[in-house]
Amino acid sequence: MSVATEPGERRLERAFYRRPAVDVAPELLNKVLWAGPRAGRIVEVEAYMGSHDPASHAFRGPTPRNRVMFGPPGHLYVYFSYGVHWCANVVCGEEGEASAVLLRALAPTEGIEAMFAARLAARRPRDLCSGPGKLTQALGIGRDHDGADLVSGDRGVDVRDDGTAPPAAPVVARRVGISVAVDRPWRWYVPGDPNVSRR
DNA sequence: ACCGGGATGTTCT
DNA sequence: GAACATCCCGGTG
Repeated sequence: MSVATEPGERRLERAFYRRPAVDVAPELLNKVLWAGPRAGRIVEVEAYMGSHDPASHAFRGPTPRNRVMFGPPGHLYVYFSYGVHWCANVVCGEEGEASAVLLRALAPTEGIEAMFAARLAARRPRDLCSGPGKLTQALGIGRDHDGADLVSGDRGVDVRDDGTAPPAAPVVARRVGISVAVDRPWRWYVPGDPNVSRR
């Protein structure tokens, strides 16, 4: 199942993802994630560097949960967090490297009514996608999307460039919610965007 | 506003 | 048994 892109939009190709996650992550800022009719502009990301990164799910090798990370780039790795929430990553680098970019926040752009319906706790638009567990709930991303190929629009998900460049000076910060390798400055976000997760 | 606890699948000790 | 790439709600000030 593929996805029709709007005029003036270009779906990201495989080569975009086939680089280290620390290089891909800041360039994903201001790209647009689509899931069916819902979409949001990516405003906050984190890089996880596979076997080189103690904070990565892939650090200790493949498991049933993380196997998608060890596959080709451009696929979505979706995992269940704290037994409650789904979180979505974009697989990067060469096949087998298991590096990935965690999508942490979006600015909602399309399907906002559906997002509110999916997230009853949200009171304002900034409550819809301002965290990794929130954005998957808002866009309806879950277990069924684990392994989906963003390059072909598999299962209705893809990432598009609508002509908006990444920020010239993104904020660089430490990663959120981890207890090891906390010093690595592998979180990037759009300065001043109200959808960036609180912390 | 800030803080504490509960929810609970997957993975590792 | 415990930690974990989180979020929500209800308490207090």
